[in-house]
Amino acid sequence: MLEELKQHYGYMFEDELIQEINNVGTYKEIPEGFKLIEIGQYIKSMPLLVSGAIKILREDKDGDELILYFIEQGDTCAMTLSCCLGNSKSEIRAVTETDTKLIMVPVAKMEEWLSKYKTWQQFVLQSYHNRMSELLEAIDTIAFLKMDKRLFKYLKDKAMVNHSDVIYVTHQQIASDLHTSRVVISRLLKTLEIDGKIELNRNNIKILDL
DNA sequence: ACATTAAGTGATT
DNA sequence: AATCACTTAATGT
Repeated sequence: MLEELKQHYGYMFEDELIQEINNVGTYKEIPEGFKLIEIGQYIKSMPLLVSGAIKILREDKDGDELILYFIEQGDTCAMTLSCCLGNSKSEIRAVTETDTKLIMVPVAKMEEWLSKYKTWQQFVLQSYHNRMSELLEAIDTIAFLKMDKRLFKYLKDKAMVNHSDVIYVTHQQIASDLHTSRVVISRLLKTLEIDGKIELNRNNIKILDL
C-alpha cells in the first residue's frame, strides 16, 4: 500500500503524511458495480482513490437515478468531506464504475490532518473546488443542454473513466443514468451513429469521435 | 424450437 | 421528450 500511496499521492504529500496515511488507512480493492455509499447513510471514513472510477448518483423519491459526475484517481469524495464535517447523512449514492482500488481513512484522522498538514488542507480544498466545478457543470448540462448533448457527454465521460472507447451498456441503463426513457436513448444513439460519431452494437457502443 | 431480452420505429401527446 | 404499441434481432435454454 505504501508503494501505491507514494506513486499516486507522493508528489503532493510530504513523507510524514504519507507515513501517517499508511498507518491508519485501510487499503481496499472493490469490484465494479459495488455500492460504496447509500443515500441517508452516515459516513465514518473517507476514501482516497488510487485507481478506478466511481459514479456519483442522485436519486429522487420514486427511486429514479440521475448521474451527477464521475470521480477518478487522485480525487476524493467531496460529499464525504461535507458529511463528515457537518456530521450529516449522505445526500448521494456512490457506485464503483470500474474495479477500484482505494484507501479508507478514518474521519477523525482526516480532521486532525487538516490543521497539521498544509498539503492535506490544500488537497481537501482543491478536491472541494473540483467537485464544486463539476457540480456546476452537471447543472448546466441538465438545465441547458438538450438530451442529445447530455447523452454524448455521458458517453465521452464514460469512455474516459473506463479508459476505453468501447462502452459496455444497454440503452436501458443509459436511460436510467440520464433519467429518461429507453426509446429516447435508442433514437438519439441512432442519430449519433448516422453522424458517424459512434458505432452501435448489441450491449456495447464504440465512440469514434473523441 | 421457444422464451427472453435488447434494440428499432411509427404514431400520439 | 415521453409513452404506447409493435417489430426485429440477438441470445440463452
